[in-house]
Parts: sequence; structure tokens; C-alpha cells
Amino acid sequence: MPSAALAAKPTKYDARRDAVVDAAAAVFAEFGYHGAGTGLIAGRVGIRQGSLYYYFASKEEALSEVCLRGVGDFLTGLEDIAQSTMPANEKLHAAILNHLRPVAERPDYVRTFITQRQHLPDASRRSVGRQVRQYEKALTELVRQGIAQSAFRSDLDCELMALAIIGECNAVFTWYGKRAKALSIAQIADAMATRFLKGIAA
Amino acid sequence: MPSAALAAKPTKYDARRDAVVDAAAAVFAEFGYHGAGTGLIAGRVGIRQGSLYYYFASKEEALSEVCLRGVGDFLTGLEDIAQSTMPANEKLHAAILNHLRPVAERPDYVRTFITQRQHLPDASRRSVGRQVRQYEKALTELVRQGIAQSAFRSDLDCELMALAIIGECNAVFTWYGKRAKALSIAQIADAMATRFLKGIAA
Amino acid sequence: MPSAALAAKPTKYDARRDAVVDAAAAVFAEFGYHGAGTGLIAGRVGIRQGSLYYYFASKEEALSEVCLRGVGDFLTGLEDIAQSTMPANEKLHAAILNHLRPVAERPDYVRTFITQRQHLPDASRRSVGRQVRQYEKALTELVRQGIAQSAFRSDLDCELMALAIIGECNAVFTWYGKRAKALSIAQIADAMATRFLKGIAA
Amino acid sequence: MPSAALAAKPTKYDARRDAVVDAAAAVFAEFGYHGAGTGLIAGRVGIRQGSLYYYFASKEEALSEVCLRGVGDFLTGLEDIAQSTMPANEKLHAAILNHLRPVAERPDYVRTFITQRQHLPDASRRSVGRQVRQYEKALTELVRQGIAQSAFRSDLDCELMALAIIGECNAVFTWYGKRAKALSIAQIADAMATRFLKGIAA
DNA sequence: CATGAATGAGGGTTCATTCAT
DNA sequence: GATGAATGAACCCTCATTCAT
Repeated sequence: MPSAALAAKPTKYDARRDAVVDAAAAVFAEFGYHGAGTGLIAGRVGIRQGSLYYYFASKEEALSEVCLRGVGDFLTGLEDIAQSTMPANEKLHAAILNHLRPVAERPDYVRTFITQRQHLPDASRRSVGRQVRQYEKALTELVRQGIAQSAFRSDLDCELMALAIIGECNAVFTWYGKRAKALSIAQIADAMATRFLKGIAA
Repeated sequence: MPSAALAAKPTKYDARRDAVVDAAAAVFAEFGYHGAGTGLIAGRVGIRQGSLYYYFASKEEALSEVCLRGVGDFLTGLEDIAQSTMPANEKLHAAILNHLRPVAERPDYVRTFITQRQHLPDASRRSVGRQVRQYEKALTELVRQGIAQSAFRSDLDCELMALAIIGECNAVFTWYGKRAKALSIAQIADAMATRFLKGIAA
Repeated sequence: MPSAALAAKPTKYDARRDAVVDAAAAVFAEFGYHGAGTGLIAGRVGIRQGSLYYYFASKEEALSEVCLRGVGDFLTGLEDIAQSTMPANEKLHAAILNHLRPVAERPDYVRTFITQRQHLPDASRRSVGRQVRQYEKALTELVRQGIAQSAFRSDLDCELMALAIIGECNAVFTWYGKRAKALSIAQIADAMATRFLKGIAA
Repeated sequence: MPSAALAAKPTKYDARRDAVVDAAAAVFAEFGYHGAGTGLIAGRVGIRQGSLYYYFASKEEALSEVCLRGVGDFLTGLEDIAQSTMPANEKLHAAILNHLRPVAERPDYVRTFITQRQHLPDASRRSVGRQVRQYEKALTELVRQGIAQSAFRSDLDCELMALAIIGECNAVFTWYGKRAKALSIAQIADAMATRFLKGIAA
């Protein structure tokens, strides 16, 4: 019964490991990669500095893992939307929501990914960079489709639009939870989508 | 008379000192405050590590100075615009241009200010933070005025709008010079203003 | 009856334990005592780091055991030869063979003993050092006997001779198996003995 | 006046640097590379641990430098001898003296080179290894010449001879200064050469 | 002003060792 | 016996900073 073997796959100390990654994400997000001490991370999990290396080979590897989880399913989510049959307007709305939702679910991961990925070791940085560019390209394409379907103005600079959306969404990570009253992610996404759509309607 | 205030500022051995501040801004922007070594800064000016301390009392002070120049006249520029007699539409356009112009003139300073000000010593950080909040408030107010004058839709969340504008402008610092072909700052500002205005028109 | 002595030695769970000691000897020989990690030793036996401590109280104790087996029966072998009735020439040949034979049988143990015994804890080091000096003394005495029997030149410095033989034999451990074609230990011993004897013949 | 420029070549703080290298050599020789703490080295020069890195980029680099000085002019000395017009007998004597002389002049360097070069970083280790093999080859060749000139027995294994000489000489580093009364290097070299020559005379 | 030299605190990391399971 | 997990001391190294020259 292979399914049994799969089901038996021991998640083991993944619980503790996840706690460590969580702590790393939180500390990286708060102090930046180089400003974060491993002792601080360890302290948040209630273990000693050296014990971290039972879970990670290095601080860099911890950053890599955090960033990987941070970049998460941004891309797949967007591609699902792009391939769907929704009209362009709804696609854009969905794309914004797709980008904003992680803000509430794993803010430290995404914040770290956005602001600290430059400190990744070369290999990971390039790998992550490729994903980012692919994401930008997919969003650019989504805008282009909207134009082709005459849903959006034809004089738009598609790439500029994509960067604008990404930039505005990323900025939300900066202040969400601290400012702008107590807006929900859905509300913010609605407002943003509405304004963007009005701004670029054909 | 603002020129008097400027002239009163003691300029002394500014030439060399400015070179040092420039180097610090560049290195902070590239590697982050904690990722930047004083040796690297010194190297870019062609002096040795220890010699830096003829220009700065500490690395923190260097960051403070860079951030101060980074925040620069964002606020005064915006207040000038707010107090002018332009119609709301033009004010918004002017505000965006005011925010974007430094991207071409002193990108390292602004980039450092945006991404590294969290590492300032407590006093400077709070002082700078106050300026930021004041800037946000001024921009929020500018939007509110537009609504009062029936130039913008009345269902806008003013603060959200201000944060959106700021976020989108700041994002430009991330990619300007590397992506989006060879757009000029003015072109970007035009496109952004046009879209924003269409999106929020009454 | 030496076989009785051997049989009396408590053998217990020797099989696995010997495997562990072997691994320790190999790793110590290759990386040196301080360059060898317990994890590496454990890995070679297929167990985990912590499990080593069912076989040893400490890494130092492992080194002690390896060195003890390394020094092995050098001394008793040499004393047997010294007390035999062979002529001096043959005694020297036998002594050289006695010293070289372990090179093929347990090279890692001897190599470790020769190069790493300085890192033994004080007690063991002194104990082992005493054996070494006794060995040197026995060999020195063997040369002295040869002179007394007019088999060797009378102007020899006996201690120097002993050290020379030991040094040359120990050096074999350095290159045996890697260089000097595919000479057998017996061939090397023959060549060495022949030359030494010609060099010191009366 | 180029000679003036050369003479002016500032030896600078080479004096202090040499003291540091000396200390490193001594500590490496006594405790082995991995058994030697940088703090111990620093302590012997009277500076703090971190200050070492003003003179070295890393502990490995210190080992490299020590080994380089350790291997010193063994090779060039031997090549000079080989190319000279001395008879084979004298050449061998000179070669032995050439190998032994450093024992009195820089024992820590040579001891470290002999016993610790395995811990060099890959690049240096291979480079040094090449020198060693060249040295062995040169000595082997010197023996072969002696045979060709009918000065040595024709049934000698030349490589084995070379390794024997090297091994015996290197062994001197082990005990010189501690054992064998108060023999001078010259005396030891004489005794060794005499015996070797008798042992291999045609 | 600038430097060579040094510092000392702290950094990330390794590793022999322990212990409940 | 063996393991996963944790420890704490020590390690090598970096770096902002100081200071006599």
C-alpha cells in the first residue's frame, strides 16, 4: 500500500523547524538580514544560538528558505488567473487580490522576500530573480490582453502598468497593520482595483 | 527668504565631505546599512578606514546625514504645492513629479532613506518618522481638498490614496534605470498622474 | 603460553567496537586528531554522532585506544628478538622487519600513533612516551651488542643508529602504498637491512 | 638610479609581521594546525586575537606562508649540488647537509611544513606537493648518477634510496634538540653520509 | 588630514558531549 | 544500542572605532 507509506511520511520535527523559520522570517523582516543576529532568532524559539544549526546549515540558507516561502505561490496564482476565462477587468482584480492576500497570511515572509532578497547567495538570488521577472512578465501580459480585448486603453505602457501594480501592492506590506485604520485586505484590493480599472478603462 | 537660510549653512570643507557622504549613500543603498562596511565606503573615496572619522563621528551619524539629505525637500516641495493656487488636478500631478524628481538626482540618498531609515538611532529615527507622517498627512490633505472641490470622487479613502501614491512612487526607485526601457522621470510622472486622475475623477 | 593471554582478554561486543576503533584510526590518520570530527567517525560506521559514546567515554579516549593498538607489540617483538640467539646481523634484519610489518597490517593505527600521540591526554601521553623511549633503548642496546660482538663498527653512535633506523622505518608509513612501485614490506625490509648492515659492518 | 629604488623598498612593518609568522610556525609545530588557536599565536606576539588579521587574511593563509618558508630553498640547494662538479660521494654528503641545515635555523617552519602541509588549502597543497615530488625526483636522479658513475652499487633501487635519505633526515627534526646528546648538525650529517656511502658503495 | 596599527566586542559557526525517548 | 535534539564552550573572523605618528 504505497499510499500508506506516503501517509506515514513522518512530518517529524517539522513543527519545530517551522517555528524556527517563522522566527527567522520575523527577525529578518524587523531588523534586516545583516541586522539580525542568530542569537535573536534562536531566542524567539527558545533555543540557544548553536542549536539553530541543527535546522539550518547557515544563516544564508535560512534567508533562502524564508524567501522561497515568501515568493510562495505568487506566480502560480497569477498564472491560474491568466489562464482562466474571466474578463480582463476581473482578472486584474483577481491579480491584485492574489498579490495582497499573503500580506495577511505570512507578512514576515513576504516582507523579507521583498526587502532582503538582495542579500541571498548568488545562486538563490538569481533563481529568485528569475521568478520575479517571470511574474512581472505575466502581469504585463495580462495587461496587454486587456488592451487587445479593448477592455483597457490602448495607449498604456503595459510594463509600466505592471510595475505600478506591483509597487503599490508591495507598499501595502509597509504599512498594513499599522496605518489606514482597520481595512481588510479585501477592502484594500477592492479600492485599488476599482481605481486602477477606472484609470485605465478604454 | 530661503536663500538666506541656505547661505547661512556653514559649508567649510564641503567638497571632500560631500564625496564621503556620496560614497556612504551609494554603499548603504547597495548593501544596506548593516551590510555596508566602513572600509568599503572609505575605499570608494580613496582613503583608509580610519580617516572616515574626520568626517563622521560614527557610522550611525553617516546614516543620519544620508537620510537627512534623502528626505531632503520632499516635504517643503509638497507644502509649496499645497499652498499654491493650482487646481487639484495639477496639484496632484505636481506632487507626483515632486516625489519622483529626486530619483534621477540623488537616487542613492533616497533609496537609503526609504529602505534603511529603520536602522537610524532612536532620536533620528523618530525625527525622520515625524517628517514622513507629516508628508503623508499633507498628501492626504491634498486629496481631501480635491474632493472638497469636487475634482475627485467623494467615496475615496484619502489616506489610502496618499499611501498608494507614495508607494507607487517609491517603487520607481526600485527599478528606475534598470527596467521599463528608457523612460524619463517626467514621462513616468505624466503616465502616473494621468492614470491616477482618471481613476479618481469625480 | 601467549595464546592463553590472548584468550583471556575479554572480547565481549568486540565486533562492532572494533569497527568503531578502525574508523577512528582511519579518520585520525587522515585528518589528524583535531581535524577529525566525531561525526565523520560515526558516519564511517554508519551510526550517529551521539551513538559513539556507547563505545567511548570521549574522543580523547578513542585516541588513546587507537594509539595503544598502534604501539601494539612493537616493543615485545623487539625484546623477543633481542633475547633470541640470532647473530647480530640477523637481529637487525629482524628488528627492521618487526618495525615495518605493521605498516601493511594496521597502517592507520601506527600512522595515528606516530603523528598524533602528542595530542593524548597527559597520562596516556607519558605512558606511551615511556614505551617509546624503552623501544629506543632496546634498539640502541641491540646495536651496542653488535659492536660488542665485533659485528658492527666500533665508532658508531649507538643511539644515533637506533634513531636512524626508527626514522627511516617510520618514514615508510608516509609513502607506502603510494610510491616506490609495488614493493612488498619484506622487500623493503631486505633492502634496508642490507644497506644498513653494509654501512655499519665492522 | 633603480638600485636606489630597490634599496628603498620599504621593509616596513615586516619586522612585526615576521614575528607573527614566527609565532604561527612555533604554535603550529607544537600543537598542529587544528590544535593551534589563533589566540595562542596572538598571545605569543603580544597582540590580541583579532589583530592577527591585520597580517593575515586567514589562519589557512598563515599556514601557507609558514609552509612556504618551510619548504624554503631545499630544492634550489639540491639542484645547485646536482649541477656542481663534485664527485657523487661528495654530492650525497652535501645533499644530506643541505637537507639537515634548516633543522637548526628554522626548525618550526620545517617541522610545520613536514607534518602539517596536509591541512593546506587545496591550491597551496598541490603546489607544495609538486615541489616535494620534484625534490624527490632530483634526489633520485642524484643517486642514479652515482650508479652511472660506478660510485654506487648498481643493484640499488634509486627511488627507495631517495625516500630513505629523506625519511631519515626528516626524522632528525623529530628529536633534534631533545635527544642524542648534543650533536651538531654537521656531525649528524657526517655520520649519516658516512654510513649511507658505505652502505651503497659499489 | 591621513595613516598604520591595534583593539574589543560581537558575529556566525563548529563540535564534543549529554540525555530523554 | 541507537537516535533526535539540544547544549555551551570554543572557534575563526569581521568590523566600527581609536590613536600615536
